[in-house]
Amino acid sequence: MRPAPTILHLDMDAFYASAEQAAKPSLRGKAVVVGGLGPRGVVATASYEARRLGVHSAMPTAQARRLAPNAAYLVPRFALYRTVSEKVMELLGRLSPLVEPLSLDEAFVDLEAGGTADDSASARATGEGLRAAIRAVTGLSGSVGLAGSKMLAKIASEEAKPDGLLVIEPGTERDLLAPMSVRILPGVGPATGDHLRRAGMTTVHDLAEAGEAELVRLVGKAHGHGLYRMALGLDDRPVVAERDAKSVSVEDTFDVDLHDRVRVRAEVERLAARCVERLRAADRSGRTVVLKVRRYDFSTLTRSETLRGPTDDPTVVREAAGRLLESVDTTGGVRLLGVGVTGLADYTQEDLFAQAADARELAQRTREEEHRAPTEGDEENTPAEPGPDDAEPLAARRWPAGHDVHHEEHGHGWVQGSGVGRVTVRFEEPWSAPGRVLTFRVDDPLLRPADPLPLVRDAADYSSWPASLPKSRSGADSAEGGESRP
DNA sequence: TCTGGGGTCCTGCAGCTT
DNA sequence: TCTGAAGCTGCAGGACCC
Repeated sequence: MRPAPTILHLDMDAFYASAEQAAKPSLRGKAVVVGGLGPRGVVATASYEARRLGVHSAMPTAQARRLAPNAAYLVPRFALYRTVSEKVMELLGRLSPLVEPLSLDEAFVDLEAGGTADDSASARATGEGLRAAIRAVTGLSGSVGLAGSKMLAKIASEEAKPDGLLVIEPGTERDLLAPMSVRILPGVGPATGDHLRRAGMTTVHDLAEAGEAELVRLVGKAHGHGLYRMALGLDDRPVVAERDAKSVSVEDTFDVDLHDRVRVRAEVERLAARCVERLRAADRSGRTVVLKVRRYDFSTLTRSETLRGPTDDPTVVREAAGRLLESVDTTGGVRLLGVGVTGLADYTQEDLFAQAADARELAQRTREEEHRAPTEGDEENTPAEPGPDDAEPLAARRWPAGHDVHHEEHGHGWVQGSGVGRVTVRFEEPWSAPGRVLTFRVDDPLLRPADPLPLVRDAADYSSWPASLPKSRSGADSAEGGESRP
């Protein structure tokens, strides 16, 4: 634990939904839900207006629609969020060389390493300056937590939400944590929370009282040890700037369960190809291929195979995934398939030909063994009747809700909805007044998809921030004249 | 009533080697 | 030559996070 609260945690408020509200003036102050819009979609982010109606992250979208029937439902636009995120991360990088991004909307910053704060007062000033800079540059709000450790900084930003800042002063940690729910601690989810509750522990104070041995007995060695330390407010994990990915995977949930074994196999091959594309884009290769299958009853199983050496060869990955699929019973239906690669390396096995040959030999052996002991899966490779799951995706996907469009006569807008051959567009820009709504045929030649516009027009110049800011000035003061949000 | 996608880490077990 | 322990690796599943 540090003597000064110089670890900063930034958490953008309802990030995806706020970005959509900033991009679409007609949605400001309204309930906005961003997530999967299909029959099996879930909510990624809900605006604070939607949260007041009971909508929250990870809730099935169908349930959200019942709670908030009048909210705007939009599919995520990661390109936009990435652009905004890069601007935010760039600002963080000006505070310290030690920035640890956790996701597009969250990061830790070690202010001490950057020399931008060395005590409570300077840390608070830096945090406020950061919040002002983010608002000026992106038009969005973020909450900041400052403490002597990552865990506490994160708890502080959570408590500061929305659009706030909280400093946890060294020495006050244990008292602050004691009455809080065990669920506040990182790593305590629904299952562990339930487990602890059944053992009579609901608050952080209860955990500290229980002692390390009892926690280890309840939740295992690593987890128990960590949990006890966190309950005492102890966390010495450093802020780590660079972290290599350890796996790459892609997965798809199908609107309707797949029953046709041939179709399942084709989907696995498609996913394997996508996975390798991602792997290659990252300039990596991997040694272990993992197949994930979620069945009709939501039971999930994984099968993996470790190759002789790392590969980024689509054929090798596809064949491995295919072999793994052969060991899985898919009768009853499949709702999700995934293909992943772990054991990542920066080089590939040179002897790819031999590796592919090995793989084929193994496949042959597997087939021979199956012929010797035919138990189930006899129907394999027998094309099933084409079911509803074999239908093409809806044509409406050409105009996803919320995506930007441009019309040659009416200008820039976004898709409010589409169906039965029509697409409804609202014409407005981030800095305009709420715009009017017009409907077109989906094949209107004057209408085309467009790139997102920046959320802030003529954003303030923060290229010399924070050096230009006197340390003693508050963030609000320093943002003077930099606010350009309409 | 229905549960996404992309990750990380931990645990327990089995098989192999020393 | 046999046996058991220890350590490592591979594999599967579960929990968690955003």
